[in-house]
Amino acid sequence: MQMGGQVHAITQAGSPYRSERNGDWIKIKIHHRQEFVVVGYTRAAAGIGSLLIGLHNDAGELTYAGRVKSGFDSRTLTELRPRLRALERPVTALKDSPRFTKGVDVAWLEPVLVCEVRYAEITPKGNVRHAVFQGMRDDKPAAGISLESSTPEQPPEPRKTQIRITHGERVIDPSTGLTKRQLADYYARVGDWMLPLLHDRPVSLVRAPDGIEGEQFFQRNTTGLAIPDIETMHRPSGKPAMLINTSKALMSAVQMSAIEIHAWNATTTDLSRPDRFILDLDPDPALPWLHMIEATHLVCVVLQELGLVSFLKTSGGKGIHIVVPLTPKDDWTAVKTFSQAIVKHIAKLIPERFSAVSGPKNRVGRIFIDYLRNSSGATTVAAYSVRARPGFAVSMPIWHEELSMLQGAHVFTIQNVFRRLDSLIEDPWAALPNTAQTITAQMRKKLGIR
DNA sequence: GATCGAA
DNA sequence: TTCGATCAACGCAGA
DNA sequence: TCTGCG
Ligand SMILES: [Mn+2]
Ligand SMILES: [Mn+2]
Repeated sequence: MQMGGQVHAITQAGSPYRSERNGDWIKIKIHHRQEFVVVGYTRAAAGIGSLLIGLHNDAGELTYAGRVKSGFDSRTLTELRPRLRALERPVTALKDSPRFTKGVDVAWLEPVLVCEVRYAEITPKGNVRHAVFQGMRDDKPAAGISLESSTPEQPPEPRKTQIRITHGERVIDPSTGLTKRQLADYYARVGDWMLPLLHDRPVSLVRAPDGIEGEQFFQRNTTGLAIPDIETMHRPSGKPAMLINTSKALMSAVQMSAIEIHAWNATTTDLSRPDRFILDLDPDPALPWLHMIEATHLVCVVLQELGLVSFLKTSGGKGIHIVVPLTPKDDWTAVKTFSQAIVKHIAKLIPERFSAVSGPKNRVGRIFIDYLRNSSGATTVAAYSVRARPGFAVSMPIWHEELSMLQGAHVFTIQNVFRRLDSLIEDPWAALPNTAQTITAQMRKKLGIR
């Protein structure tokens, strides 16, 4: 462990570090390395002139840390340009905007990308000097990036805190040209929304190593495979279940070519007692979207009349998912039976619109309300998960009030999702974790079950 | 995408 | 060291 | 019992 880091002699004439008086070469450390948040860039003829970087201070505020002008190869620049363009924003995310000399064309960015920079020193104002770009760090979260140490110089032991995304340039959705890198950027950025909903909930993955037009497969266990930071937990059956509790685990999943993430309706607190049930509205694909809106509304009214609060999300495909949070109490069988009773009730009420029986032939011209997602060990695509289909739509939580304006269940995609999330004043699901309700005898009575 | 045995 | 094969779920219901 | 489904 070389505490001072590597020491390099400056040997170029005209270097500001050369002592003119005695001819000695002044040795300085130019091997400080650390990660910075990319907060902007300057435009140049080539596209990118320099990167503007920032750090979080002790108060958690994002502060300017200078410009990085060298260390880029053309391949990196080519790769970076579309990523940066997609993240542009009108105003800086920095607490205090730095000033630039006239003529410098600055573009500000969402503070989500992380890069590693080598530099000689940090000035009293907090700006790096002689900064040299070392590479992007695609595993992120940018939120954790602050000055690593006042006595920098960790030997470049590759820190294993971040996941390397390989083949980032690979197009995994040919219909849009979206790449693995863009998928990784999406999951890195959506983590703040998604991870709380995944916490301690066993997950399954839909993986597609060759993109969505290649072979896809479903993964529920980690048997024989260690995915960094994805915990495994033994369920009642004795089989291992995967947990994604951190951004690192989420990025690991992406690196493992996961596109969709599906989750249980119970957490490890008690895997035998669901903490929610889901009514998955599956339409005949030919059904007009308006029918889905009306059907969702009607199911929610029935739930409300039973005394149950519900939350909505698009599936990212054709239908809507209605999520009913529960305080864990009943077991899987009881909850599934109850959810089936709701479905039977509705199908009996309006048989021309609903089916309580699975199988495509039973829903021609109708909507099957899939209660089977509420079996033990069953999973449903998670909120904010991408769907492994052309367009990369995501499953998006919405307000009940948005339903009637919604144009489809696939309208939110990784390409437009942050226009929504960044402008949302409140999380439509903010109240979900605080919703305390259970299935009561009275509800069962109304549905004619015991 | 990762692993492992064979070449 | 490189290369190719192999693997990566599973329970429920409907017929 | 076999098959489709998600
Ligand atoms: Mn569905
Ligand atoms: Mn379904």
